[in-house]
Amino acid sequence: MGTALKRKAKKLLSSVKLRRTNPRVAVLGLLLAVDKPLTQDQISTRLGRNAPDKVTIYRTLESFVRAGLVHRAFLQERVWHFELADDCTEQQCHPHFTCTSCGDTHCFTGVTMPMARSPEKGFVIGHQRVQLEGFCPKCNPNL
Amino acid sequence: MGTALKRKAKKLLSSVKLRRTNPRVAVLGLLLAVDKPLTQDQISTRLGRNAPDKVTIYRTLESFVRAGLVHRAFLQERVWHFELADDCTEQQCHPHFTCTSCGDTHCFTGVTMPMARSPEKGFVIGHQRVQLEGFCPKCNPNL
DNA sequence: TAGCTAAATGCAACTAAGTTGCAAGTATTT
DNA sequence: AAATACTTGCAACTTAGTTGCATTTAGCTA
Repeated sequence: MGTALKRKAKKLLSSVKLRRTNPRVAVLGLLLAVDKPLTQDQISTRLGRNAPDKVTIYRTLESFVRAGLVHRAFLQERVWHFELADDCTEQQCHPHFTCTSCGDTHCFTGVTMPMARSPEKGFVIGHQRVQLEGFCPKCNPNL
Repeated sequence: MGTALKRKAKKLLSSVKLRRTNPRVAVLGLLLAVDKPLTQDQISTRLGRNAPDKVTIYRTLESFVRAGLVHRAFLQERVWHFELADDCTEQQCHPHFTCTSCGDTHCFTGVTMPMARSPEKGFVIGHQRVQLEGFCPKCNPNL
């Protein structure tokens, strides 16, 4: 990991009053570096030998979510991805795109969607998630 | 289960050329009866003593999906729901609403959403899923 | 800078969802 | 009614995620 990223991660951690531990710096630095959602397993693999325990990664991510640094994107096939929070409001975040060929997930930051309307009285829609599937530029057969 | 439902289930099964077995009639009949998405576990519980084996339920649902009778709604927290296919197109299905209080999931049949637009060239969006969370009429605190 | 303490880590064991292999049973076809 | 290909159920397994607990450590204070 680059020193600049490490520094940025440390800064972010103290800005949200989280203790600056090795696992946290490593995980947050990685998320900053890749700038796309990752599963716990992907995080673990990418950190390689120095990867913290699986449990620690989950708890680390949990603390980031509580601090508002990161949010979870629940995608298909019981895979969770984590990413830095950016343009997310209370009601909705950007759509997530998963490539059906390579499996990579991308954030469609800046793409806005209208909120769904309830089909009948009584429903209160608190949050909306939009998930997309298809081919990413890398796997697009027409490119 | 009502006899009418059982008959309808049997009819559906032969219309898609699936063998008419007890587990299939039971599961399909239940899905027809409740008219909302259910997890494998919910199906098992509702069928009670006569419930087929967990594996059989999964394989039964899989055969229904292949036959186009049923589709999967991937929701949060690695819970899958199954429901009868109705207004679903290649590109998208109706939004799914999950109540954060009671956990029940409802299909917002008839609610249409515009397809997301790719933020950059190269992405091919094949499918879009919209998931909603909030309070259902039963749990709405303002009602 | 040493010491204190609450917070964080790592290990082991567990739960829950879902899958695979295989032997035994059964719905259709002839 | 027999043959056979499709289905079922059991057991064992995999994967994602959680819990409890003993040990370690970040950051505060003297």
